[in-house]
Amino acid sequence: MSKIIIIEDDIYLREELVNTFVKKGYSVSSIPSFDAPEKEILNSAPDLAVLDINLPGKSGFELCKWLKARASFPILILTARDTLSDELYALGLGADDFLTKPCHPDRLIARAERLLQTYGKVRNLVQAGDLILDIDTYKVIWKNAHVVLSDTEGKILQVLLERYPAIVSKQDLSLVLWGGDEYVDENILQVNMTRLRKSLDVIGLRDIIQTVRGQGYRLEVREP
Amino acid sequence: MSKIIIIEDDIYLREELVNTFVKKGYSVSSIPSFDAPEKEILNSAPDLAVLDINLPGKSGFELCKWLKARASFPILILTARDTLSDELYALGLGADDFLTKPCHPDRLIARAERLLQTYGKVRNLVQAGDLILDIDTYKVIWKNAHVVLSDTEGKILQVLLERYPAIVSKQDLSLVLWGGDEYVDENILQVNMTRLRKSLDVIGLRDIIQTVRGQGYRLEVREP
DNA sequence: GCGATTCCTTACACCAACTGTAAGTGTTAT
DNA sequence: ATAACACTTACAGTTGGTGTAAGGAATCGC
Repeated sequence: MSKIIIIEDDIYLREELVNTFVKKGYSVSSIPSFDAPEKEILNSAPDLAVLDINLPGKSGFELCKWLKARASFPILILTARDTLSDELYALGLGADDFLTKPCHPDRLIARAERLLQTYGKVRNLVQAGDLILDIDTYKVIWKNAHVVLSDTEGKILQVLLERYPAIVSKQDLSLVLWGGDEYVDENILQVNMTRLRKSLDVIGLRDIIQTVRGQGYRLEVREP
Repeated sequence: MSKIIIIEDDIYLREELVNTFVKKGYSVSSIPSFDAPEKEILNSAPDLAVLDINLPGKSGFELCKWLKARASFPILILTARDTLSDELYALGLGADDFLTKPCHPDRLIARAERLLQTYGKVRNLVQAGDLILDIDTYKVIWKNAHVVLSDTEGKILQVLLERYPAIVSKQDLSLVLWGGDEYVDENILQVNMTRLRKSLDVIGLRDIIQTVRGQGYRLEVREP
């Protein structure tokens, strides 16, 4: 069953929300502390996040924007702030739905399930900013264009996307691509990097892969 | 720019909605008569449909269900019926969002744009019921499983999906697959049909392609 | 029931795309 | 200027996809 994470600081409401979804059979988690919510959320790898706006530390808006630039699960905003401008702002940041408290549990469930269903169709997507990669087929989507990569090229891009925006060392890439034990010539990685760059160039993604001399490679995606 | 279709029988409200979207630069159409709305909607091949519930003839609910089983664009329900049960019913039918009249134009636009964005990510999907095909990569998604088809197999399934639920003749399939002019042995079609069936069987889609003796093939998809 | 038609399946060989190897060229830092 | 690092191109082996061919199974009409 799908995995849902609740990001809500009011402990009573949090428990209530957890219960609502647990009753429906979902696997639900929530975060107890708000020191580094981003990490906890990404680590739990949810299928859906239910996000409050008024949080200690980083606001829900900031969190939403941050997550949307990196993760590929839907985000449902649930907040007591019921102004139109809040809603417009949230949707503009990429939030997938916006509900105001108090919210009938049935409505929340229905909206959440709608999102899970929609995103279920496009499972196995990795994204960073506007760039999307289907890891089953290695189809890359950007703006209005797309291209299907070969196996090796796709795997490289996948690793870069998963660790975005960090630098990935050549060694790490070789490890993932050709298994760990033996020494692998790094030339083959460079060859495939050239091929990948050429493929991405076709849809206008020139210079998206940066070389960091002596350290490795990293993606440079312009934020939405 | 994206194409939006408005299905609304009140002529004044319809014009207002059209204007709202036109001002934003969208290509907007609406249907003047409600004799055969399904056909008109499908023919216009929109990127988004804005749908009223209370319509002459078929209700918006029925229309939503019918479209969702066949088309792959999002549907936004916009109605004066503001009960929770209406909303739950609409979402259950597969509607992508549910707004109540009167609705602030900015909210409508924001919600519509969110749907366009979400579905834009998964462009080039053909679907019938629960079955989805990505026509760029020929990835088939059904329930929780997926499989990537080869080129020929994918094209066959695409044709069957596009004409679903009609029967497609062997000749038509040959025409689409191997071009029109010359005579083509139908054996190669049968060979590929076997291969396609075997591929689909892997994800549990046994017997989804029916043979209609003397006429051709058709899909048999159980409705959601 | 029996032949004829239609449809299905398997085996095989050709071809194109992907991949890694090798060698040479370009770039950057000291 | 030189060494280290990074990039590019050409080539050949392998693999997966495709069509051909031939024979087997199911269905229809009599």
